[in-house]
Amino acid sequence: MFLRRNAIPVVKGTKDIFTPEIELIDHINRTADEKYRQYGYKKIETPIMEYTDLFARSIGTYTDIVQKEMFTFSDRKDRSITLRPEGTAGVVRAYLENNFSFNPGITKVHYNGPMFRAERPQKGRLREFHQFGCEAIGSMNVLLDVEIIELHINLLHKLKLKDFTLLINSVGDKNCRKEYTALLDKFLRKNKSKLCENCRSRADTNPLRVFDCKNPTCQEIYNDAPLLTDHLCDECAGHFEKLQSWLKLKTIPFSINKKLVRGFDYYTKTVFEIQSTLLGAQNALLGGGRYDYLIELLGGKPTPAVGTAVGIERLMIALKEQNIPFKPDHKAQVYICTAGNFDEKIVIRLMDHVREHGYIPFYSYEAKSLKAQLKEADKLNCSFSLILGEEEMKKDQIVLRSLEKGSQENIDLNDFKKNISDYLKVKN
RNA sequence: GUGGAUGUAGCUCAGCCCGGUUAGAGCACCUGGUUGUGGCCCAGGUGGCCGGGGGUUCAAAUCCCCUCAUCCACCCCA
Repeated sequence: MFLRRNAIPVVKGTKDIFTPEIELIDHINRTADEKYRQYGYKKIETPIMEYTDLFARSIGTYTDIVQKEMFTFSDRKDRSITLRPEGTAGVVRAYLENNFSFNPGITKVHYNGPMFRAERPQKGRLREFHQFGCEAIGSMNVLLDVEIIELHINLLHKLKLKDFTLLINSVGDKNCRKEYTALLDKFLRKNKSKLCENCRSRADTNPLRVFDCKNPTCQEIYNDAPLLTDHLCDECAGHFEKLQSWLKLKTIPFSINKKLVRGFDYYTKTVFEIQSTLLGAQNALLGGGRYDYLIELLGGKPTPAVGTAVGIERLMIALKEQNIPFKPDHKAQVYICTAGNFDEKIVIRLMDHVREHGYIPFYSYEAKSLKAQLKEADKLNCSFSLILGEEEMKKDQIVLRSLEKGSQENIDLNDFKKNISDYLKVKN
């Protein structure tokens, strides 16, 4: 079944996206665009490739993504280029490059496009995958954190998704992290001998990430570890408090997960994730948080910001898993059949005419029996077929057959053209 | 990078354990049953380097080795 002789397969972890699925994707994207518009976000498109340093600096040199999951190559002048593994870095680069800070108000943008990570593919994880997301750059106000969370929860409701939960946490800022890191360091050094190899190396390079470890013995040890959430400075604790009370006020259910540490180094204060039980092992549908130092880190003035990214493929899995019927509404399809010898000019003109009135014409293009043409019309789900018969054409008539009712009538061609919408009414 | 499962017709899969006629089914596709009328039904037909390579054997889809691919899980993340 696999490869025909000489054929070249798709690249590992990438997929062709076409007919039934792409309609669902379009629907998701349209719904998201509309939601972002309602919340005042403007669309932005940034390049799929950026200089490697952009990601190394923003995501963090010692993160798994930068260490081993980027598609990186050299251009002809030996500059290191990387296919973007996430959307925020590019947006922030564009923010600086185009001086968005001089625009009125804060910057609210949303994006949508492919991302690339060189991981081993599995359910809900591809090497080329698609995300949409948004960034609100220029304010520390916790209201933005709340707004962004609310926006996406609204969106999931709009898409009729069930069975998802919001997890929140705070990862502090420079101040509290410094003090906390000292505490955690001490703890990790004390327990170093009992930790797995991975955790030991993380203890040195990126201690906060140890909590991601799924090794049960490590996790048991971490039950007694000091948690950043319990050691926030006054400002961060206040921010986190406010976030919670706003969420309560808005009756958005959430749970605090003190071990929620996300895979990018740039997060500060608020981090959150929405998980779905319908997904399998990769249960994060969407994730995001604050990144108050990133703009500065990439060469701008100190500017606080918050953002989110949603995994489209994962959203689709969840949506499909709960069998939400999605039927794109489409105009009536009309199949034009011919019987006997014909000048195809008549067919072409008729197709044009049908199209001009908003219906979708189909035609066999290949010589086929009338029976075969009607069969095809049926398979294509056409509502009507117009039969151009040699006999009828002598009288300037055509046959209009309703494929749903199974009835047909001879009508005057000009009359049909004039009153096309009356003839092609589809009953719902 | 590590582990497990699976690769047979366009699709879903049987056959493999226990080697032995021309490798099967359902769906899909094409033709006919209607000189110009779909769906349902009936009859017939097209379509397979049995993922690839090597080995064992008189004989391999079937047993052994290697390899590639896909899926799932770990890691990490959307």
